[in-house]
Amino acid sequence: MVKSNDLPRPTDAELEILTVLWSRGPATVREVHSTISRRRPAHYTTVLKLMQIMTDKGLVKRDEKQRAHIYSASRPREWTQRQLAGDLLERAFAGSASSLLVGALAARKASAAELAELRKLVGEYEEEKR
Amino acid sequence: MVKSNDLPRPTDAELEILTVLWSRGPATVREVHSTISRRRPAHYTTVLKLMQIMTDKGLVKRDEKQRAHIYSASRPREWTQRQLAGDLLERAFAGSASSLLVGALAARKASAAELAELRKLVGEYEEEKR
DNA sequence: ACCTTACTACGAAGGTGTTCGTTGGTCAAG
DNA sequence: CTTGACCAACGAACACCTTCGTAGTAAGGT
Repeated sequence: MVKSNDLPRPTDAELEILTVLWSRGPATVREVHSTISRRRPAHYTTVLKLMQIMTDKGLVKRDEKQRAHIYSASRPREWTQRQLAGDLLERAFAGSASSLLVGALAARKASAAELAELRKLVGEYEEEKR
Repeated sequence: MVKSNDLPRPTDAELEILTVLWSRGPATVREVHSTISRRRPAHYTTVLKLMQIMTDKGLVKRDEKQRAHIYSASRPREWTQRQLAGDLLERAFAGSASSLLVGALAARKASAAELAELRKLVGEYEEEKR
């Protein structure tokens, strides 16, 4: 058996499900579905099918010991966020983190607290560099 | 005629073409193709087909006055980058710009110059805020 | 034992993304 | 006039994404 370390980039619908699993922790299809359908109409079997496919892809893990299987994200939120940010960084921003930040801030004005957070972040990275 | 202001999110292949158009300026299919095929094998007609579809979607504009049509991106690089960054920000980072930056920096270590750039950027935004 | 409920599994359908081969048109050189 | 180079257009094929309906099964109550 081959233990491959990289996963396919999650699609839009898959990412929505991962988001639920990350914030709620391991959950059944029903729990994920009810969380999602609070925001938008969604059929139970559609969510189920997606989660089955995600299991095949390795995006989630499934515990089948109970009748209602329990799913969990196979990678922590930060890991996947790193993949996604890195991917977009290369594909659309030629690797320039500052261009990416410009885009993000232009799209969604940050609060003062957010800016302070950013400042601290950059400071920490500069610290490491030295 | 309806002048809609928003465009579909470009797909991976489409984004690659836009990247070429942004850096070279208006260009023919042949020019785009030869630029792309310097990096990876690509059929001329595949690039052509994609650019035709992008014309339908409004992602690029086409000048047909010459026999070899001249294509140009219908939105400047910054506009599209803003869309993409904003989209990912909402879908994967719950709107947190600092989380996005953490992901980007983790994926691709920034140089000292890059960090200085980031620091300046945040400073300017904080300036505006006040 | 029977019915209801709550699951999983599965397949089909419709849409989209990407690739590739073929066709037909224009132009200039021979 | 014919040939070859270069171009746009188009359709077919294939894979992937997403949705939805249906079938089968385990569990619990009556």
